[in-house]
Amino acid sequence: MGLKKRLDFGFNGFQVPNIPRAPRSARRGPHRKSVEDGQISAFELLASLAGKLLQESESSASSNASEGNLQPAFGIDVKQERQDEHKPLKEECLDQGSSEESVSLGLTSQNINRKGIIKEFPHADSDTVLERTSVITSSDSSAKAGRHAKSVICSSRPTFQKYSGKVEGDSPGIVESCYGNVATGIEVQGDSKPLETGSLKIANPCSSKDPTELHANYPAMLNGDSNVKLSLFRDPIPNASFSRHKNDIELGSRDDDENFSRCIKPSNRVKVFRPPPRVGGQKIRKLLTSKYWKATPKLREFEHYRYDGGVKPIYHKRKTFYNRERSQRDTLYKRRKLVDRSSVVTSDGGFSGESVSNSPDNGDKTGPAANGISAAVIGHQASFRSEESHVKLRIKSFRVPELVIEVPETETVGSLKRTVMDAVNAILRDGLGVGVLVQGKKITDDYRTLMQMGISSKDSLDSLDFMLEPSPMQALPSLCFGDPPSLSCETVLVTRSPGTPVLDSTMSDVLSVLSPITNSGCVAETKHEPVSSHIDILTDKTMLESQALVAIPEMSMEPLAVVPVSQKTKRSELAQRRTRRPFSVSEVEALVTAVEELGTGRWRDVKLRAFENADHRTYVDLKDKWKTLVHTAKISPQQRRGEPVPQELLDRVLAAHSYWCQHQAKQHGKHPALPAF
DNA sequence: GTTAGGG
DNA sequence: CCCTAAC
Repeated sequence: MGLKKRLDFGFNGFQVPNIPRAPRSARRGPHRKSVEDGQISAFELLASLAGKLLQESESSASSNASEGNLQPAFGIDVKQERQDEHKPLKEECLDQGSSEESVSLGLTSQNINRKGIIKEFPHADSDTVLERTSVITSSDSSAKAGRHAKSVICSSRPTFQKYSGKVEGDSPGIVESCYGNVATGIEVQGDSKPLETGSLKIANPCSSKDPTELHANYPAMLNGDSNVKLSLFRDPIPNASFSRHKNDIELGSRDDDENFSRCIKPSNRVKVFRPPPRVGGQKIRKLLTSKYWKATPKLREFEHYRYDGGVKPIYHKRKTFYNRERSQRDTLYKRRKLVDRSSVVTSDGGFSGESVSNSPDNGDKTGPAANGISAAVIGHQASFRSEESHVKLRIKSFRVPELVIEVPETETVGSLKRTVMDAVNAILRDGLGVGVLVQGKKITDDYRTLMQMGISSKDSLDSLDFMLEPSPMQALPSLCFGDPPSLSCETVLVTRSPGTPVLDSTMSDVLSVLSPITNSGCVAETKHEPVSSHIDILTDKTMLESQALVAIPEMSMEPLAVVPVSQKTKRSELAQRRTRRPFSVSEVEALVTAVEELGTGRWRDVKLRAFENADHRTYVDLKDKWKTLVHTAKISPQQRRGEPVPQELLDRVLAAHSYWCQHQAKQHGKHPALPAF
């Protein structure tokens, strides 16, 4: 007989998400659960995000629309290691003499220069690898071939407002609180040594209080070509790829598991919605990191290929995409996207949804203005100054989704721990997304602005919550570099989220929310999309601490089963809900036109006629859309949601709808008369 | 494989 | 958007 336990990780408000997908009814509202079982003494997950960036006087480069002129130095560095005696860790800004503290995790002061810059990595012995603005040079990378090959970093932006480091109450872990531009690096580092897995460390470099000093140091942090490399893995890829401007950051990470395989031990059998999770935190870092990237939502660049951009000549079946095998190049591609996207993390510490540089009219903006909210936002709130419209968020903790674990009663506690760990890793492995909740309700409307959501005012921020959840991007069918752009694009678009309860709830939500994107349906509209809303999200402390859940190194254990709740119930692992893609006005128009001509009973024809190149729109989608359009047309404008559809189109919808309803009987013929519109 | 509808 | 029954 098995023992079923629902484990709730309530640390710091963390919540373990229903992995695969929660029932709709469960998609909303707070997911907090109480800790039922004391067996799990502690669990920690950490998630911290923050991005930052640098972009200094390169305003001239800002004109480059296709490439972000902002170089976000973004990194998530969660380090896991086992540390029985955890001392509260406190991170502070490196300078101000606090540099040593920041390295308390394991770096010795000697590794840090006076200026708070860690010059070297404590390779072998240091459990901690906390690199603050570490510059990883090629030589470094080779050196890192060793155990701790990670690096991290983040760069802080010189201009820094204020920083306050404080240890938060019961959290034994690292508490960090940064205001202003902070580059947070969270790295989960896996080590081949079991013992190393366990505690989480967060490296969150904070900006210096003294802008001047940081400013001065900053350049030094960069390597020759001024690229900051984020070497998440052992072998950073030759950077070819992503470098852009001087301050670009290079993410030399790879997804290839091969690099880690040897360090990975077979894990318990964790029935999760995915590939076998790896034990230990080794993958976590990668995952977490990559997740983040993947989480990077709808990329503008993809949108260019969307819909009928005409880019895609052939109509491919969706299945094609689902089954496509992921390739490394795909990974790189995705990452790259991320990188490109990472421009999201803007220089002023903001965590915006889009790169300023991508904004049509941001090119000429400089300084604060560039960091302002997007044009669209401005449009909605013209009376506001961009700066005034900024919303600063301070995320104290993330809720972690629920996990349900089932183990034999005879299972040892140690095994249980491990099982949990595996489950957690499995989650991390798939990446995490961020869900946004307002007043306990999940916000799935990525297209609304914070203001529209009523969370732009300080008063309302209290009701704003974030939660971790499986990243929807995870299931990305792979992209093939060699594939036609359209294909790749489509593939991405077709992506489904693995076990995400809410389709669009992930980082994308955050990003989207922060950066209202009006429409992602068609190319034409893309350019009008608002781009960078600049909102600062301060991820103060996000971390947990728990040694209990730390994977236990040597332990013969029987296979345990970790079964995500909804997993059994529904969809298989492969079937994830497609990402939501609201129809754009132009799509609606095309649909209406087609229906006017073909009627409402020939969706396949409609698809072929008007959406042949829009692979992500199936005839069922069109049919459904029509259904909703008809409904929308019937309700009052006030009740409508999402991007408003021109009344004119709605009128046509009603007209066509009524027409075809009346002529339903007559449509038997292959040549239905065109309605006289 | 398409449609039509409910969820 | 998903899922299914029905064709």
